[in-house]
Amino acid sequence: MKKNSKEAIVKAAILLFNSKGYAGTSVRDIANLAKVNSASISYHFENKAGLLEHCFTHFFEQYIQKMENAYNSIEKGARACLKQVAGDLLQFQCENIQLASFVYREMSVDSQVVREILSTYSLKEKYYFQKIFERGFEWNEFRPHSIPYLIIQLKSLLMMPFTNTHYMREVLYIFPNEAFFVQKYLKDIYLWIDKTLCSDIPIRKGALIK
Amino acid sequence: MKKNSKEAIVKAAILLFNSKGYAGTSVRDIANLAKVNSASISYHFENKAGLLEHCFTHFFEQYIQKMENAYNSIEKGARACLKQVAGDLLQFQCENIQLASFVYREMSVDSQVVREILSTYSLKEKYYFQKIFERGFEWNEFRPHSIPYLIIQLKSLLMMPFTNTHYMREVLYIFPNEAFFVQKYLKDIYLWIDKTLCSDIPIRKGALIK
Amino acid sequence: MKKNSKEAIVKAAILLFNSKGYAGTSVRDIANLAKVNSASISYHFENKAGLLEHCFTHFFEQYIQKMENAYNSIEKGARACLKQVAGDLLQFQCENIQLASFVYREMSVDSQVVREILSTYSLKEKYYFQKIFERGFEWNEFRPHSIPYLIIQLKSLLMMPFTNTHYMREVLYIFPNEAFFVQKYLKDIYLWIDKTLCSDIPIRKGALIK
Amino acid sequence: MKKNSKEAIVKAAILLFNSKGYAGTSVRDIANLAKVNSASISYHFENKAGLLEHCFTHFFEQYIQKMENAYNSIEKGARACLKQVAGDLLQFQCENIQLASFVYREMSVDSQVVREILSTYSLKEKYYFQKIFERGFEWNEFRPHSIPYLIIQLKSLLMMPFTNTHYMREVLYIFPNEAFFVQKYLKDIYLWIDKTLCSDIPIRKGALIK
DNA sequence: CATGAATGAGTTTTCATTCAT
DNA sequence: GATGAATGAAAACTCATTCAT
Repeated sequence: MKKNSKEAIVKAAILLFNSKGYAGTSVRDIANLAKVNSASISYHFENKAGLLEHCFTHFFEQYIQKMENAYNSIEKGARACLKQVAGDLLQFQCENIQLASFVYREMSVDSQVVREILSTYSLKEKYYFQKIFERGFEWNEFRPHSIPYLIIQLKSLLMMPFTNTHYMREVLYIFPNEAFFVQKYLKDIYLWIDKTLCSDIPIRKGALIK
Repeated sequence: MKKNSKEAIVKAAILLFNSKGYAGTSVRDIANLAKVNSASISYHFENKAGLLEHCFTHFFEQYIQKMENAYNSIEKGARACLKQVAGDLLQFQCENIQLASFVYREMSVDSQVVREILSTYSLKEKYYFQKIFERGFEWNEFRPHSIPYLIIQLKSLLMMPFTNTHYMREVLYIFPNEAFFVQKYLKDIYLWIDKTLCSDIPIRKGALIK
Repeated sequence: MKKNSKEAIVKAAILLFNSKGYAGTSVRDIANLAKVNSASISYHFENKAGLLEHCFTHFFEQYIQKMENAYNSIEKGARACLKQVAGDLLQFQCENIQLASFVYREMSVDSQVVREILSTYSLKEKYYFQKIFERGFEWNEFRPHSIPYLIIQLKSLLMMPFTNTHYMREVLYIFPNEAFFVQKYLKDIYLWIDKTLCSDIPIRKGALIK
Repeated sequence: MKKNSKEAIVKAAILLFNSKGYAGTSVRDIANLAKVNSASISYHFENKAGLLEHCFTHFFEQYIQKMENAYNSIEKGARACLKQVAGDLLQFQCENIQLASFVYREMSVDSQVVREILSTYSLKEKYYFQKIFERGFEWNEFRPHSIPYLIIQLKSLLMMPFTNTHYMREVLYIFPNEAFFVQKYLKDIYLWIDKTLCSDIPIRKGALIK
């Protein structure tokens, strides 16, 4: 009778989890919005936690894919590759604002699922960032610096518009869903890469010989 | 029998709100942890929402105070003042990691309280940042740039360690509660100020005369 | 694909009804164990209650059959006949431990089905016992006694190993499914018949003449 | 406001668990009958299983107490003591027909609680029976016999009226709650003790000397 | 101030059953 | 015959709050 009730559930869940939080959203709310019976949620996702996990993996599976694809341009140089990564991830998040927003929020609560996500996807992501930074140091593109601290900064810039959507909209009047947001914000991230990450490269011995 | 049951409640609430989220924490959980009767919470804070609001205002009242104090050093120059602001806020957040962490998370859900906070404290904060940036442009200390976009970047750097505590600890092995974290991370923020915000200042007429 | 799904359902039902009780077993549990679709149960037995009724009648139909057959040896004397009955019923229950066990348990809850079973099979069974006891009194084989009270005692001995399986196994270490259980336990029942039912027969007038 | 809601819950639970079975009884049913809010059940007994456990221990605690007390008359001889035990337990069960009835039924389902009860109370009970039988053999009061098999028989006689209440009432027209039931049924149990357990004592050497 | 009991509304989950395929 | 999806009803349980003590 109903065609894609599973899809409808996920869509409704993302919307509600985003606006009211996972714990603040009831299974009934989701079912009502999705116009399905609330038992369908248990049927398709086992339980509420299963629905959350589905959202998580749905998000991070794509996220890591984008990362991997962008990483493949490493041969064009670390700086170019990092810019590619930043652009692609920003774009991806913008295309899934609500999902990104609520996933990042729920990743900050203590739970088994979160730990699992961290130990799979976040570690993979870290691995790629590490590779790029190491290449950048090696090829003298980036100023030497602690990799974890660089990751914090880059990730902070990439995530901010999605972890603070209300602040963005109601205080700064910046709307990440608008047409040119990615373009404009990406310029600032490039600036951080060019100015903070790449400037004042110390001249290395090897570099001179080369 | 119990001396400061109110204090104990707040302490327990911050801990639990942080690890399980506001909606995911029950009044009984808090009462148990604080070793008080759950009716006490209604007594002291009217209801659960009142306890949340108390945490919010308790946090932002101090936050804005720090901001104001640091802003008073504006006469030493915009760059120095901004560094002062960044340092003080970072320090303050580090001294209240759990509180900061959970407040920032709950600020991203839709609610009346959140809107009120945004329209009072966040606007005030924005006002100060704006003043500093305008001074920086005027005195030719900062490269001209969209103020909202600068605020995003600066705030993203300042908030990241507290919006992603699990990621920080379990993936990057950076612990914001450790001794030298503020010192080390502040250097990177200074770098952003110096390199991204201040470098390549275009020569202005007025500047030359001066 | 599946050959005798009906049989598989009954087998699974008996197992689960026995270990978890009728009300404690879900249709899905049965379907999963039987490796059939849960809709099949409705198909074959109308509904869950129908499956229960099937189990009941399946059990009692055979039970009464055994009783009837054994009763036919009444001409050999009441004592011999009673021993035959006891032996055959004990044997039958042992061959269907799980079924007997759960049927006896469910017979103690209030329900329409139970009342129907009582008013058909139990009454029939009582009729045969009555006949045997009456013959025993008449032929001076049994000490005169209240028939209902004799039925209680005999039935209690016959049912005990199946109404208290856990106790039998885990406390007394007697396993009714083991090879010589019937043989050993039957001896005790014979003893009750010989010692308690038959001993100290008072000399009746009629008996003397005979 | 409400006086003894806890007591009311237990009373209602025993009645309903007895007539509909534990799994067949809903918490709401109990709450309605007890005229309390259904949340009270969770409040007083944690959850439905906790209420069951309370009934179990409430029953067996008293049961074992009766057993212990009766066992203290062992000096009067094993036979007299056993009769005392049988009488007291029968009396106790008759005073708590519904409780005894449902407890015995639920003891036959597989669960953690049941295993715990078996391994505490049933083992204790077995211990006392064992002591009495051993004394009986030693003092030449009882015909030597396998103790577990004797326990089955005695317990079967003691439990029957409570494991098959419907059968008793609707088929045999024996009502265990009626005035003289204990008296009448106890006679039959004494008969079993005297005739089956004690008769035909083989003459032992020691006995002769004595 | 503090507490234990109680409650009504709301939560998630389970269940037996139905139905189109 | 058999199945996967779907559903309404009811289940157990949780929760914030109230109130007499």
